[in-house]
Amino acid sequence: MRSSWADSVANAESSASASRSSYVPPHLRNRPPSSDPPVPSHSSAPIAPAARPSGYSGGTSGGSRWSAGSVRDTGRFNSGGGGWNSRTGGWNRGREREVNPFANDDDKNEAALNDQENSGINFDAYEDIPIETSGDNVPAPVNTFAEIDLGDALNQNIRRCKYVKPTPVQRHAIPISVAGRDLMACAQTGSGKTAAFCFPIISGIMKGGHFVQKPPGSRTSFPLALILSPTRELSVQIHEEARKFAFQTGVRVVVAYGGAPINLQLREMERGVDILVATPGRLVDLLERARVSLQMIRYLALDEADRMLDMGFEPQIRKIVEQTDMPQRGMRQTMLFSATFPREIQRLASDFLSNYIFLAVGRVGSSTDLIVQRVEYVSDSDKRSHLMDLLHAQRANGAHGKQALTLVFVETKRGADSLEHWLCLNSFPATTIHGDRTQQEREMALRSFKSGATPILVATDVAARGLDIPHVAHVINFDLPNDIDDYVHRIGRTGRAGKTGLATAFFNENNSSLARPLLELMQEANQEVPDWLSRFAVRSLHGGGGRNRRSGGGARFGGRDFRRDGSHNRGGGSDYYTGAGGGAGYGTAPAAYGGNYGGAGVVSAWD
DNA sequence: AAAAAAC
Repeated sequence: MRSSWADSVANAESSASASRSSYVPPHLRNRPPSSDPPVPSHSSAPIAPAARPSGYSGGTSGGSRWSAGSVRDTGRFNSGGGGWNSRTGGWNRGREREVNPFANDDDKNEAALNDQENSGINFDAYEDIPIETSGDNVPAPVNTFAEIDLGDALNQNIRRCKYVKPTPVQRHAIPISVAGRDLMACAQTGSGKTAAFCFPIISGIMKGGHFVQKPPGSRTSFPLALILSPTRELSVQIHEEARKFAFQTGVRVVVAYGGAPINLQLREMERGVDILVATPGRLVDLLERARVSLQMIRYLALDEADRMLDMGFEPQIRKIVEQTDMPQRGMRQTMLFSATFPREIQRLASDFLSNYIFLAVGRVGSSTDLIVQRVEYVSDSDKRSHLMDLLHAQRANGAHGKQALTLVFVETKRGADSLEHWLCLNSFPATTIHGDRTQQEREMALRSFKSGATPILVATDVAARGLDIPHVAHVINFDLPNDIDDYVHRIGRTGRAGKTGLATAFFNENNSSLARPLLELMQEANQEVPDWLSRFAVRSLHGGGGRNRRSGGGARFGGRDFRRDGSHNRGGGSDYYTGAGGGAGYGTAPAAYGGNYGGAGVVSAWD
């Protein structure tokens, strides 16, 4: 009784529409139905519900509690057909209703053929990445996914994603997480960070049977894992990724964020949620309504963790982590990921961690050689005409007469609107994304940009972090940020996954405080630094600058565990620094990381 | 100082 993939998808669609109005995930809203092709390209891997892998570890023992199907049989999900995590029916029905998360990949397949398939990772670009780890008994890294016992269903999805081998951050982070250890990881977003924390979570949920009964009639959901991110779009993106990894594992992933109708999100949660991806505000709302309990949380992941713990977010995060029924640190597994990790933020973060391992993936010296960084002196009054020059030149060079995707960062929301308006007046197809737009407008803008319909996107810092937008050829810092970290995240929207990119910054007197950190960053990345910028840097040293140095300069492109600093005495210190965890070929060489920068301040791994 | 994040 083996049905085809197409059949199962068709079943899923018809059964979804047969019962109540079919739920459309937020990230799929406003799309014509036809953009959801029913027949995936992976014809070689048709996994119908009836043809699921029978055993977790590839064995023939179909009754293994690790098998994908049996997850729903543990009682937790499906006690007597009315399991609290599947109110609308047994797992079979839930399975059929699962929309194929790979369906939309079809339109990308053409582009994906030439590189490392869908992963898009150019592994050659990551050959010489140095790794630093510290902490007690660091688990050894792996070289293949097969070395990690993630389970058949997850392995299937890894194949469907066309991930051939783990990226450096995955090689190290996954064994650490699978071993149950807390983790602070400094790594590039585009190199597979989401997978690095999703794989262990999904695998762990599948392995651990849970038998908690939801009180009858209660509408509270009890997710087992919580993934927080600082922007709605990033949460949507993480949800999209996680759904692929969790496809047909029985593990349900739900996203909740503000600006979108809460009822749809509530309904999704009522159908069961194992992994909740959320932005902080909406989660607090859900907690106050008692629609979510964090009592069962076994995994907590903070993406862009340094942003989540900065001044704007820290109170909310503290509330969520420390003032709810979430198990205390040590009783849950906590994973923090970011590309930048200022030392003071590391200190804050250690409140949430228990005997954690610090991992930094970065390359010394040549970190951003995939991104060509340019700085141009442009006075405020010349910025628009200068931008137009750049865009004209780019259009002339563009392939197929198409404008290459260009992401333009500005400082303020008003500035974003104004610049977009001006660009459109001048016949440049642009749109904008910022926090004053409705969520619908924001998601529309992002789609329109990704598709190339409006190849110019004017953005505030809402788009600076984490967003994976393929084919961004050029990032223009029309207004430079005040913080070098933000610059690092912004330019990281290009040159992703081993591809090259261009980043242009408009610099003038107003950016003096950024001169020195920018100079250091560019020198370290072997970028050509204009003489006038060096003069600005020297000048800013005398002019009472240093406000951007975050207690003394930035150690970039390589991590440093703040526990290594002499000033930090936590339980005797040296125990934490047990080396590189068997990373053959990778030296710990702490001196190589930021030694030139006084060892203080920002830690970064070039995203 | 701005941006983000709930209604």
